[in-house]
Amino acid sequence: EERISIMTRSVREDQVSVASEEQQESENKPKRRGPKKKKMTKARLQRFKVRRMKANARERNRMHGLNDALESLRKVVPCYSKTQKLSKIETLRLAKNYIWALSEVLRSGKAPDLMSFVQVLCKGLSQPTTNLVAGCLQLNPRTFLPEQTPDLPTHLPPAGAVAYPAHFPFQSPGLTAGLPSPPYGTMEPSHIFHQVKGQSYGALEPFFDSVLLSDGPAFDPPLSPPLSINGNFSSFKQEAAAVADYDKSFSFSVHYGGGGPAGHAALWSNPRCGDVQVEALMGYDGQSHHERLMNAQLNAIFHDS
DNA sequence: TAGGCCATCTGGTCCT
DNA sequence: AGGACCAGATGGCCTA
Repeated sequence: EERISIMTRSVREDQVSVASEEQQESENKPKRRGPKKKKMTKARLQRFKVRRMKANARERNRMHGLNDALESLRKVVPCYSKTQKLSKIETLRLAKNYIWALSEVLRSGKAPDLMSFVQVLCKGLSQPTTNLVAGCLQLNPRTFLPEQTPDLPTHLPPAGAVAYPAHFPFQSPGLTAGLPSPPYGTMEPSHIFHQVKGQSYGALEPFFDSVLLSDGPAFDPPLSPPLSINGNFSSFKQEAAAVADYDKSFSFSVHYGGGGPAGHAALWSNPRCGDVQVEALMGYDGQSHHERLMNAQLNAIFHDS
């Protein structure tokens, strides 16, 4: 009903605008270029209104489809809450970071430490979203946010510079306030790492303990975990391992704003994991079709478009 | 009250 | 001609 009223109102406004246009035409003004506008007869006006209403309906449907797609994206990024929805822009940013982070896990073949992972996830996100992600992980943002510096670039740093997870383009005293109030969203542990039965998480154990065993704030139950423990991520990892076996020098190109072969970025910089270098390899011959395809896809992601 | 986010309308452009 | 897509404008709602 609300939509219909909006539509009727807009049509009424249409009539007003058309009427004023006719008025304009009747006045002595410099001749307009382009095709001469036909006079709005009653029939033409009616057709115009119908066409406009149909176009509006199509546009509404189109936007609803877009929103539906965004909603399904919300459900597969790490932090999903029915009660505290991520905004559109934050959803896209988080999704981009998440893809980046998972790609990096695939590439390095080892689990990053939690802090680095969360830092990558939160890069470029607003403070409330960062808090939400922290809430999902039951972390205090203070514990993983590096020292804030204003006016940092929002794009990736140039070749040779340390990239993720060094920069957060916002600064807020609110970070010192700790977590937002419940309800938080959910972070499936399987969103982050492939769990092998009986495997020790090492340094990550406290994280899994806190997520899996906590009786802290009430979380929304997970809806549809995108990466089940034995699911997609597992097969991705196996595939990556197979490719790595095929050629130990396998890697993908990462270009930070014109970075050449010398360009690289230190990732997962952590004493426990050591630094993983992302090498920028140009024109690598001997790649299989699969590898070239994968490189292309990864490059598309890392170009930070 | 300002600012962020959102839905909707609208006209322009491109494509079929 | 009509549909898809896009970006600008506008107004409503919510929160700090």
